[in-house]
Amino acid sequence: MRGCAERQAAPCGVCTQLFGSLTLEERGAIDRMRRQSSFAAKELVFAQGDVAARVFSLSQGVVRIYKLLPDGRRQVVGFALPGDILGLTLSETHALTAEAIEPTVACSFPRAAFRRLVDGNLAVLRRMNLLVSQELASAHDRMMILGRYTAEEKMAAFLLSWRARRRARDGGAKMVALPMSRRDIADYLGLTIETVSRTFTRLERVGVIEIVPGGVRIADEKRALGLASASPA
Amino acid sequence: MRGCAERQAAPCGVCTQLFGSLTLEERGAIDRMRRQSSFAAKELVFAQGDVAARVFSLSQGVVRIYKLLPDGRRQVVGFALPGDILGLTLSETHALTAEAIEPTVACSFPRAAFRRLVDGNLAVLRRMNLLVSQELASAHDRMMILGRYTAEEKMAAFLLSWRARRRARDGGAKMVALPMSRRDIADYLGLTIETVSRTFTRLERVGVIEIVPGGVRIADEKRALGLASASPA
DNA sequence: CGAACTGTTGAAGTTCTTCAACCGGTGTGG
DNA sequence: CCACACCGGTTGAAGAACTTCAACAGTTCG
Repeated sequence: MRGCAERQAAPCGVCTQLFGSLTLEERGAIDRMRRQSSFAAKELVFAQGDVAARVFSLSQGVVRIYKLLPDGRRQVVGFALPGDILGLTLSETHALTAEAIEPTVACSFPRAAFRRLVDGNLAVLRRMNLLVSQELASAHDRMMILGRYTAEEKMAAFLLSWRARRRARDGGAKMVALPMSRRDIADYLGLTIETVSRTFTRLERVGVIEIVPGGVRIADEKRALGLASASPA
Repeated sequence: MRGCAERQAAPCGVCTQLFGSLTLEERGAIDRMRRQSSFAAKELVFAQGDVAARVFSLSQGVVRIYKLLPDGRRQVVGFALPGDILGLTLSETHALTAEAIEPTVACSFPRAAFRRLVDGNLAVLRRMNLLVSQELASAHDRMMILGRYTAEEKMAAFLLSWRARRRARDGGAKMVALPMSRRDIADYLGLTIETVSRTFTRLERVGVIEIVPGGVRIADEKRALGLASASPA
C-alpha cells in the first residue's frame, strides 16, 4: 500500500484489494518486484498464447479483454478499469488478449512470485477466491445476455452495468462515457457494429438514451432498467 | 475419503477433489455433517433465489444449471456430472437453479461449515481456487460460443466438449449419450429447439454425426473438430 | 385408449447480418 | 496548404440465419 501510493498518482489495485492483510515485510517484498508500465491506446498488454509472465494491476485507463478465432471473429470478454487485475491465469499461457483502449498505466508483478505470495497467505487467498467467484457469477449473467437477450436488451444491460462500474469515476452524472469503439461494444454483445449503431439510434428515438459526444446520457432510467432486466414489456 | 467411500457406491467428489489434504480428524468432522440425497428426474436441487443452505457434491446423475428470466426465457449455464460441486456460492442466496435431468444422487454439507472449513485450510482453498478459475476460463470459452459461433459450430462444440467430460463414463466409445432434452441443449447454446433439431439433422446429412437413440455418434471426428474450433472451413 | 410430451419437419416471418454508400474528422504527403 | 486516404460511425437495401407458428409422428403414462 505504502509503496504503491508513494510512486504513482492512482493507488495500485492489487495493494488495496488483495494485500491489505500482509505484513509490512511481505508488502515490501512484493513491492520490490513491482514494475510500472504505460500503454498507448491500441497497445497490447498481453496476447492470447503469450507466456503468462506477469500479473497486471490497472491503475489508470481502460483495457479490453478478448478472445480471437482463427478467422478473425472476436469476442470481448470484458473491459478492465482501474483497480482490476489482469493476467491472473493459472495456466502457463494467456487464454485472453488484453489491449489498452485509452492511454493506460498498470503496475505488474512476476506471475510466479505473485502466485506464490497469494498461495501462501490464507487471507489473500480468500480475497482472491472472492474476486474470482464474483467474476464467475457475472460471467453467468453475461451468458444469459449473450444467449437470450435481444439487441435492445443487450445494449441497455451493457450501458447500465458499464455505468455502475464507472460510477466511481463519473460520479452520479447521468452521462455515461464510452471510451470503447462500436466494434468493441459489438464484439462484447455478440452483435455487429451496424446493429449497435442502429440500436443506439432506435433507443434515442424512443427516448431511452441521448447520444452525446464520447458517450450517452440515460434519459429514461426506468425503461432502460426494464430492458436490461428483460422484464416482459 | 474413507467415510464417503464406505457409505455409497460412487465416491463423493468433494472428498476426492477438495479434501484430500485434510487430517483424519477434519475429514471426520465434515463427514459427520454429510447428508446424502436423491433426486428424481426434473426434481430441483435448489432454485434461483433460495437461501443457499447447503453445498452439493454430485455422485451420480446429471444436473442442469440455469438462470431464468421473469418472462420465462432460460439460459442453461452448464450441466453437472458426478464429481462436480454445486451451490458453492458466496452470496446468501442462489443465483442459479439446479435441477436433476436423470435420477441423481448427491451428498451435501451445510454451506457455512463447508465455507469455514475451506476458508481455514490453505491447501483446500488453493484447490478451490483452481476449480473456480478453471470454471471461469471455460465460461470465457462459452461467451465466445454464445456470441460468435453459428448454430452448427455451437452444436459441434457442445457435442465435443460434452463427450470429453463424459469420457470417464462412456470410455472411448464413439457414441455420445445425451441425457438432456433438445430444449436443454437449445437453452445451453442460445438457440431454439427447432434449430437444434434441424442442425442435428443437417449435421447427420453431411455425415458429421449419426443420430442414435439416446444420443449421437460422431462420425467425422475431423470435421466436427473443425466446426467446434471455428476454423475457417 | 387418449392425453401429454418430446422431437422432427415445413412454411412464413423477424431479427440481425451483409453489402454498400456516405459523412465528418484526422492525419499525411505531394 | 490542400487533396486524398483512412478511420469510425451512421444509414439504407438486400440477404441470411434463426425464430415462430403449425402440423405431425413416436413414446410414455395415467
